[in-house]
Amino acid sequence: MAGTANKKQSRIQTENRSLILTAALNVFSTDGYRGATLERIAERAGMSKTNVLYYFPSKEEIYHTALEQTVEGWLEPFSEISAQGDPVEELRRYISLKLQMSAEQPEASRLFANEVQRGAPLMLDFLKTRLKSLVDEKAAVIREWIDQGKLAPVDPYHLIFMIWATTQHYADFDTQIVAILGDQSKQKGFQEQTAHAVLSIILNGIRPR
Amino acid sequence: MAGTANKKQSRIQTENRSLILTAALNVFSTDGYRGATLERIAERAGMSKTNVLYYFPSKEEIYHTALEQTVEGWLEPFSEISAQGDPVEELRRYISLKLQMSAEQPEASRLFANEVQRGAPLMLDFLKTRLKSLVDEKAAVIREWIDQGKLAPVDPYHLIFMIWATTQHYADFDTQIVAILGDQSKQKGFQEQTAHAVLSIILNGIRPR
DNA sequence: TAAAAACTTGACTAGTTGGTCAAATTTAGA
DNA sequence: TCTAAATTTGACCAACTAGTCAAGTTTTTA
Repeated sequence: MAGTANKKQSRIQTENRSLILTAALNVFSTDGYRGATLERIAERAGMSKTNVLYYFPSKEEIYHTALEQTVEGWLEPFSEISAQGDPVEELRRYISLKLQMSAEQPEASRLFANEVQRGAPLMLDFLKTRLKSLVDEKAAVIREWIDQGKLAPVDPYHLIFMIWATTQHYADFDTQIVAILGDQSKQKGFQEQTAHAVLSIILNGIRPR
Repeated sequence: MAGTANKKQSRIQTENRSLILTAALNVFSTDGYRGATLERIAERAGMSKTNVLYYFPSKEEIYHTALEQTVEGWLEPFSEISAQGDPVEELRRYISLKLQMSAEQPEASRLFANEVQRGAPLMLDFLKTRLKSLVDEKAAVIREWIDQGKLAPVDPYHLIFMIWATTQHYADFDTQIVAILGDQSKQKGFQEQTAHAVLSIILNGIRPR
């Protein structure tokens, strides 16, 4: 009955699947797919390994589900960039939101990074279809803003890559940033300071002159 | 005699250790430390697993050596940013070089990214000491440029993080970029186009107004 | 040319890992 | 309250993994 799409999940199922996915996110984002073990996921979920396999048929299925959840939460903010909006405000809002997601869900970011760095075997289809078509759509929006003189003439794709790179860096390379900045990176206001710097450089970088 | 610091390495040792480290870079950058196996490294190096262990005492030692080589090649370009130079030219040169390194050595970049994403257990000391002191030094240089009105007032640390994030993104997220851009990313001139866009946005972003 | 040293590898070991099984316990529903 | 269904887990299995060993081969040195 576990995982059956049409049967309503029980209270225990809902609770335990969530525990397992949270644990899986932590273990997979640190050790990668091959390096993670069912035993580590089980320990972190606070149940036996056999119990984990009662709720998910395989290690790969756990990984796949964790990855899917990550990605679903990522498309929406990007898809909300509107051609009807003010370019600088639209991009400011998106960059701010991405930085906030990096601060709040660093493991999700690292899970994604890990998957892409190993060649994205479980996501290639998604990257080539849903993500690509959304990027193409938003690149067209940015190009139109450039054509109207609202933004400086830059390649829209590289602008999008830079926004992703910079914002996700605060999640993916968290360990390095903390090592360099020390306690400063843990203090109140660091996130705002980060946002201010990132927004300033990127938005000034694309402001028409 | 393998790995002894004071004994001169033989021709066969030099050759095979290099083969092993090249293979290791490929396997570790894809599968991570835990996910990689000695068998995979051996296969890619074109020798038996037992022979790999003849040249390196352990899997961890291979990983450590591969990582060390990566990092040594990274400090030098950064350390060459000169307080006596023109700010825009100094940063332009550094960014261009980093993009070139991403294009030429994507596996080294992914190895580093992987290590940091798993908490950098083998590099924390390096990050907190050598890297931090170099970053502090260059941040001071950038701050002086800002004080002299040569650069817009941005936080030097976040500027450095943005440069790293953006340039390393082309190596670390290579798979995603190729999925989105398709053949365009493999064409002649893509690297120049990338450099043009990245330099334009960042350098315009920090140009004094 | 011969011997010592270095190099190479298949077989092996002990521990690990993904997944299965049967049985005990708990929960839900009648 | 009782029974059926769901949940839980220790023991187990087959395959995998890091590393060892002994023996054969190749290279180096005298």
